[in-house]
Amino acid sequence: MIQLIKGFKDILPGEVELWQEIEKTARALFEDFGFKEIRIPIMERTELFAKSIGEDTDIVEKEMYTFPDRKGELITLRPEATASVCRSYIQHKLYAKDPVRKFYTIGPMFRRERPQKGRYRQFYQINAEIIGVDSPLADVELIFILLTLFSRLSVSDVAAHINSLGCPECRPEFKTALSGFLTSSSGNLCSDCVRRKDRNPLRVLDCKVPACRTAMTGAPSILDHLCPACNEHFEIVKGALKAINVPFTVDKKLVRGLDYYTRTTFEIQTGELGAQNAVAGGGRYDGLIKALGGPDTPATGFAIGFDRLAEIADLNRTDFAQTPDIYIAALGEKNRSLVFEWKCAWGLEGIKADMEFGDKSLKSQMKRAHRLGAKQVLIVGDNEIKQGAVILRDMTTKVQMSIPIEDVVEKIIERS
RNA sequence: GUGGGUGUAGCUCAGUCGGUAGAGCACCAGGUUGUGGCCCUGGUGGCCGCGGGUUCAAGUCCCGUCACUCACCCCA
Repeated sequence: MIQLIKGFKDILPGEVELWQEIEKTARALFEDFGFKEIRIPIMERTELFAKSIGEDTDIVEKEMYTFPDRKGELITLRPEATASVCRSYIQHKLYAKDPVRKFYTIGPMFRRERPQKGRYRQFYQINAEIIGVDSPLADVELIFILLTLFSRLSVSDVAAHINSLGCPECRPEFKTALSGFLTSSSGNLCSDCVRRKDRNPLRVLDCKVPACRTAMTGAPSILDHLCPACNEHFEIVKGALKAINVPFTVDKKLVRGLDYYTRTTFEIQTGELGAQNAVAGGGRYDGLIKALGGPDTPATGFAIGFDRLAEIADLNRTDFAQTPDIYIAALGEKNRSLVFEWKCAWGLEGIKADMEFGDKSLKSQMKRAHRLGAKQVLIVGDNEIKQGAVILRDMTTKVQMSIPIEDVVEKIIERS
C-alpha cells in the first residue's frame, strides 16, 4: 500500500466542512476590513527565503524543502508567505498606484520538521499583511482582527501576547547588553543556549529549559533599551489596544524566529494544543521590503496556523454536515432511469437529491435515506407508476402522500 | 537529529501460563413479497506493522527494523 508522506495529511469529508467554515469566516472578516486576496506561488527561488527569513534561522538552515529543478536552479517549497507577498509587491510595483496595501492569502506551507501535535510538514496558514503604513494602529488592527476571528469561531482559550523588538537603531545596543549578561551567567545555561548566545542571543530569552529560565531572571529587557521612537510606537500600541478593549499581556521574552521582524511582535497563545501553543503570530517588518530590493516601505502582518485553529475550533464545533433534501428510492431498472432524470433536473434547481445507482431493496434504500439524514423520500415503483403517481414520505412525521407523476418535478421544487 | 509511548478487523480495543484469532461499533443480508431508527438471527472483513531468532508450538518471549504518536528543538 502506498502511504502518504510523513508529516502530510488528508483532510477528509467530515473534517473538511470545519475548514470551509473557518475559511469562509476569515474571508468575510478580511473583506470587511478592506483586505484583498492575493494568491502567490507554492515555490520560489531559494534566495528569496534565505534573504528574508535569514540565513541563520532554523527554518532556512534545516527545515526547507529545497532542490534543484531540471536546469539546476535551486527552488524551495515556501515555508511561509510573507516573503512571497513582499516579492510580489515589489515585482509588480504595487506601490505605484497606491502605496498602502492590505493583503490576505490562505494556503499550504512546507517545513521539514519532526511532526507532532499541531505541527505538520505541510501545514496551512491564513496570512494578512498591511504594507505601506508605519502607524502602530496598523499593528493594533491586526491583533483586533485576529481576536475577532477567534471569537467568531467560538474559540475561547486564547490570549494575546505582545512585545517590541526595537529597530536597527536600538536593537544592537540591547544585543550587546544581553550578550554581556549571558557571558557572565553562561555556566547555568543549557548547551543549546550556550551555542545561541553568540549567534542569536535573542533566542535565549524564550528558551523553555527551567535552568535557563531561572538564569535569565534579571536579564536586561529589550523594553528598557528601546529608542524614543520605538518606545513611543509601543506605547501607542498598548494604548490603542486598551481603547478598543482588547486584553493583552506584555511578554518581554516573546521573540520571533524569523530575522525580519522589527518593533511590534505578537502571538496568540492557547492552552489547548500542548507544546505548540502559538495558534497565530506576527509583527512588524519595516526593513524587509527594502532588503528585498524594493522601496523603503514599512509593513506589518500575521500568520494563523490553520491546522491548529481547526483543532481548537473543533472542540466547539457544531454540526456542519450537509443532508439531502430528498432521497429517491426507485424499484427496478426502468424506474431508476426515470428518477435519474428527475434527480438531474432538481440538481440544477439547487435541490440536493440522492439515489441509489445499483439494484437495492426498498428496505435497504430506506436505511440509506435515514443514514444520510434525508428529510423526505420519494418512492417510485411499478405499483405507483401504474396508477400514474409516486409516494412522497416525510421522514420525520412518517406521513406519506401520493403525487401525480406529471406534477412531481414541479412539486418537489416548490416544496424544497 | 534525540528521548518516551503505541502498533491485533474499516473504528475503539480485549487476548490469561506460549497451545487453532476475539468483542463492541460500523457494514451487508434475512426476520417483514415494497417502507428507516429499536430488537433478533446470520454474514463479509485479519501477513496480529515488517524481518529474523528461541521453541514441538509465537499475537504472546528475545533481537532488529519500520510506522504512528507525544515531548525536546523550532514555529503557525
